[in-house]
Amino acid sequence: MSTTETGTARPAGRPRSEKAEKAILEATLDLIGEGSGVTELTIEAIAARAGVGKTTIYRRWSNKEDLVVDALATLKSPVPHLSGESVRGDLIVLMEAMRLDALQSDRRCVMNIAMSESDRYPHLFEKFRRIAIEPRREAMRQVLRRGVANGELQPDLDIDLAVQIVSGPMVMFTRWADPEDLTEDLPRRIVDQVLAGLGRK
Amino acid sequence: MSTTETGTARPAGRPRSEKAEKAILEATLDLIGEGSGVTELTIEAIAARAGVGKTTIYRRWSNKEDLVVDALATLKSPVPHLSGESVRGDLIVLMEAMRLDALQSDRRCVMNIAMSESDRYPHLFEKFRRIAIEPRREAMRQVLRRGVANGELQPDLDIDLAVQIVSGPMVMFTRWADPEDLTEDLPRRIVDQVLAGLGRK
DNA sequence: ACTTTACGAAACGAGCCCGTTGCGTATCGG
DNA sequence: CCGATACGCAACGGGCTCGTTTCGTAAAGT
Repeated sequence: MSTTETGTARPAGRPRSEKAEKAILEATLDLIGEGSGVTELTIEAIAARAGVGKTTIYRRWSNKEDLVVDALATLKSPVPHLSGESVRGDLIVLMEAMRLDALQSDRRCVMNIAMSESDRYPHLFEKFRRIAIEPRREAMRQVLRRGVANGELQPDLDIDLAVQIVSGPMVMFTRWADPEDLTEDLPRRIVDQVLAGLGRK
Repeated sequence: MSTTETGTARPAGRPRSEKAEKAILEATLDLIGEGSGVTELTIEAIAARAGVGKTTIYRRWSNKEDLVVDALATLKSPVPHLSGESVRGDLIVLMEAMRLDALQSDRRCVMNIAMSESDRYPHLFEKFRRIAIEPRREAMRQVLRRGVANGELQPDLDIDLAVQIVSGPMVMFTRWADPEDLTEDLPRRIVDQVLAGLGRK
């Protein structure tokens, strides 16, 4: 070898700018948050927004979908802390987190993409599900399983079905209701009604 | 007046072709059903699909949104017949109708538009809600009200909340689950669990 | 016949975005 | 200093869609 090996095989020349990389990913999320669908999203617009040449983008991602996938991957999805005191309390915390997400327009748009472009961009949807949906869903599953174990819930409860039943109503509200219907007490009302059932006692 | 008035003020010249009009609206729905978002939808593509000149389209609609609105208006949304024997039975029928809709890809795409482009095209969403969502929702409200009246359901039930709780889980399944999860018994399972509640008896 | 309007087809200039290339500059290792 | 690579910027040719216009033809009333 003529070059001094440093072990990590550092290539010669100017290293890629991490700042540019971050700017590109942020610009992508910005534009998505402003309502761009994946198809309308243009490399030129991303470059302009990021203050970056198109070259810099094409050097890193060969196509738009890969870029969007990486951008979505940077979305933190902190699962809210659950006290574990009661199933009811934990479910309300999870629902409240969904409600607050829905009130942020950028989050709404990301959700839009996840719901509407899932057919056309399956990779993208898969990534989104893994980083954004699945952690929260798993958290809810654990809450429900704990409830089954300690007798708060029915012993033969279908956990996956229950997850959909708890989450579904909030999704309905976030998508098809006016924002003013997303009142503060909505999580509590949903959880209480779902736990109690609609039938007469 | 030099012209013989016929009362209905029929304009002179060749009348517009109803066949062309129908072809345009059908082509629009076709393309939407194939996955086009409203933004990707092009007048040229619609004209080509309909076997029609662009002129014929522009003569009738001044912009794309108006055209799509009219196209959605042609969608029949037959609310399924409800026997009225029991709340449970009627709800299952309504859920089954949603399930069957979700299995048709063209219906899925229409739903996609309704959910994801509602922010960008409020008129469009409003129309869709009026012709597709509201009739079914109202049907469900009636079922629930009847259930409250005859004692099947809780006397102080919040009807609108209950509608979301019943519908939500099916929406979750239609959007975020594999098609094979849309099993035949899903409507029954959802309705029974929702009526009974998750809590221990 | 004659007017009037609609029809399908084709072409227009304009604008946007594509993916690529060349340019001069900046930043790294050696 | 030198070679190598990345940077931002501008420009390229090509493609697509826009909304409009022109053309010759078709279908109605008078």
